[in-house]
Amino acid sequence: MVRYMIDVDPMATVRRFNRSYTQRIGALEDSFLGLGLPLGATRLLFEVGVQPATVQALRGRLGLDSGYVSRLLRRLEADGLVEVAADPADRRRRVVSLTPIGEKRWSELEARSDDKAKTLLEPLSERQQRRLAACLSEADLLVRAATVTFEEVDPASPAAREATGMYFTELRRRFDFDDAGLDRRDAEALRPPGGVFVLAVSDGEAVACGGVQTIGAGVGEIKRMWVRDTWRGAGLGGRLLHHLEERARNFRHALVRLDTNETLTEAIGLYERSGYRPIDRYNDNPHATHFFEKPLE
Amino acid sequence: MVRYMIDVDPMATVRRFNRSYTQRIGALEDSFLGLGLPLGATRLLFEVGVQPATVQALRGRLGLDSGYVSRLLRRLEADGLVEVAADPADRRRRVVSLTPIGEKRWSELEARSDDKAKTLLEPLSERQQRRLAACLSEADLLVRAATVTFEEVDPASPAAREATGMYFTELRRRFDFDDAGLDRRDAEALRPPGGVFVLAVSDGEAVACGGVQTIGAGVGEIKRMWVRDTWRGAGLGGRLLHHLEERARNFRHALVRLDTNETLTEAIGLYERSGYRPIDRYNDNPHATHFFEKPLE
DNA sequence: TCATGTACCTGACCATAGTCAGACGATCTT
DNA sequence: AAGATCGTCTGACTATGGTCAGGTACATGA
Repeated sequence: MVRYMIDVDPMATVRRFNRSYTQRIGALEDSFLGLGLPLGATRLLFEVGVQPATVQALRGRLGLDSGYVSRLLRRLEADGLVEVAADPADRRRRVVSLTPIGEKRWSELEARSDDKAKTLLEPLSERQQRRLAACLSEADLLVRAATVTFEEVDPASPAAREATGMYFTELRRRFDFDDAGLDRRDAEALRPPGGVFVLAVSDGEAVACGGVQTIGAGVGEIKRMWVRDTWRGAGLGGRLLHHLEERARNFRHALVRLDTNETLTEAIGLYERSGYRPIDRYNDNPHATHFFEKPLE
Repeated sequence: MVRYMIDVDPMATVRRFNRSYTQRIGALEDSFLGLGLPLGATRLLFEVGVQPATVQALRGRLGLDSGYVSRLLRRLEADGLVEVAADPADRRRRVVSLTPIGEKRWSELEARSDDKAKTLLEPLSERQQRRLAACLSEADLLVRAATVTFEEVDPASPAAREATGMYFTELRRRFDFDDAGLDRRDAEALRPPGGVFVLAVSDGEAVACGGVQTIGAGVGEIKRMWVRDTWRGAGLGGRLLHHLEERARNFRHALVRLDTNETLTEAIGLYERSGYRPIDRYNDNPHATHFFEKPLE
C-alpha cells in the first residue's frame, strides 16, 4: 500500500510528505487556536510580536484586506493586547506594537509551537530525534534554496550595498583584501545599459548576489559572486551563475570572463564544474590570481 | 541570523522547518481553492475521491460534525459531483462515491498538487531533487512512526485478524510455518484478564502488532510481535516492545519471556538490544528455535 | 494654497465554517 | 414485538473570514 523506502520519484515523495506532514503538524493553525481569539486575530498578534510594524507592512505580510486588518486591530486593541500609535515620520501611517499583556499572549503562542515540536520528537529515541532534525534541516535548506527569487537591483541601493558589504567582509577574511574606492567605480559598470546587479532573496533577506558588466565588444565579466555561508551546498551558486550567464547572453555577449582569488576554492570549483576554462590574466586586478572564461553558445 | 548547518537542537530545527515549510508549500489549502467550491466541500470531495466511503468514515477522517458533512454532501450532490447510496449491508449507512464529473474535478485537484510539488523541485538540480526526496522520505517515516498510536483491541476483531494474518504470511516467507488452529487457542489467552493484544495504528491502518499473555505466576509472554516491512528502521518495534512490557508490568509480572525463530534476525537483534537474555527452551512450540527472557524491575 | 494622492478607518454586506437539537427510518436487543 | 440504539438528515443558529465603497486626516507637489 505505502512503500517508503523503495520510492524514487521525487515528485511523489514530496506529495506524500506534504500530505502526511500537514495532516500531522502542518495544521499550523492548531497552535493558533484556543487562545480565546479567532484565527485571524491570532495570526496578526503573532506577526506584530515578531516585529512591531506599520499597518501597511502587516497587511502585506499576511496578505489581508485593509479594512479587515483594521477591524482585527480594533479587536486586539480592545483586548489590550496591542498598541497603535501614529508614526512620527508620517502621521498617516500607524505603528502597531505589543502591550505587556500582548507579550504574554505571544509567548504562549511560542510555547504552543514548542509543545507541538515536542510531541513530535518525544516518542523518538535520541538518535532518531537527531536523524529527524538532520533530515528536516537539510530539506529546509533545499526548500529555501528552491524558493529563492532573483531580483535585479541598483548596485548602489541599500540592499545591494549590504550584500556587497558582506561579500567584502568574506574576502577580507580569506586574504589581504582592500576595497577602498571599489564601490563607486563598480556600481556604475554594474548598472544598465551595460551591466546588471542581481540579488537572490529569501524571506526578504539577500542570501547571494552577483553582477555582470561589459568589458569589451561581445565580452562580459561576472563580478561579485557571493553566497551567504549558511546557504552553501544547496546549489544556489550554480543557479545564480547560470542566471548571470543568461543576462550576459541578453547583452549579446559571446563570452564571459571572471577573475578570482586562489583562496576562494569553492568558487573556483564551481567555475570549473560550470564549464569555465582557465586563461591568462586579462586585467590588472591586484587581488586576482586566477582567471577564467566561458563561451556562451 | 539563520544557521542551518550548525544547528543541533532538534526542537528548534523542527520549529524552523514547520514555519518555513508551511509558509512555502504547507498552505495545503491553496491547491484546494479556486475550484469553484468552498474549502470544506473540496476537502470532502478529495476524501471521497481517495476512496469511496460511508458518511461515517468521512466524518471521522475529516473530523467534522455529522450535520455539517451531511450539508456538504447535499451541495456536492447538487453539483453532480458525488452519488450517495444506501449501504446494502446496513441500510442506515450511506455510501458516497464520485460521479464521472466528480472524477474529473478530483483529478484537477491531483494536478494542482503535482504542480505544487513541481514548482518546488524544478529549480533544483537532479542530484538535489534526489537529496530532497531522500530527506523528506526519511523524515516522513520518522514522523509517521512518532505519531503512531497504540490501541488495545480484541485479538479476534477483524483489524487484529488482518494484522496477525500479515504476521503469519511473513513467517511463512521466512521459514516452514504452519498456523493451523493457532488463532482460536491464542485469541483466548491474549484477551483480558490475563492478556492483551495491541495494534499500532497509523492513518487508520495497522502497521505493527503484538500481545502479552500469562504463562505462569508472575511470568508473562510476548506474542506475535510484528512490524510491517515498510515501517522498519524507525524504532517502532522498540517502542511497541516497551509498551508491551509496560502492560506486562501492569499484570504484576516480574518476568517476560518470548520465543522466536532463528530466521527472524531483526527481531532477535531487537530483543538483544532491549535487554533480553537467551534462555533454554521453555515450551514445545515447534516453530521456535530461540528463547529469551527479561526481568521487569 | 489647492488639487491629488496616501494610509487608515468605518459601515454594510455576504459566504463559509461549524454547532446543536431534534426527526426519522433502519437495526439490534430482549 | 417493543424499546433502545444507530446513522443520517434537516432546521435554526452563531461566529468567522473576507470584500467593497466611501470617509477622514495627513502629506506632497505645483
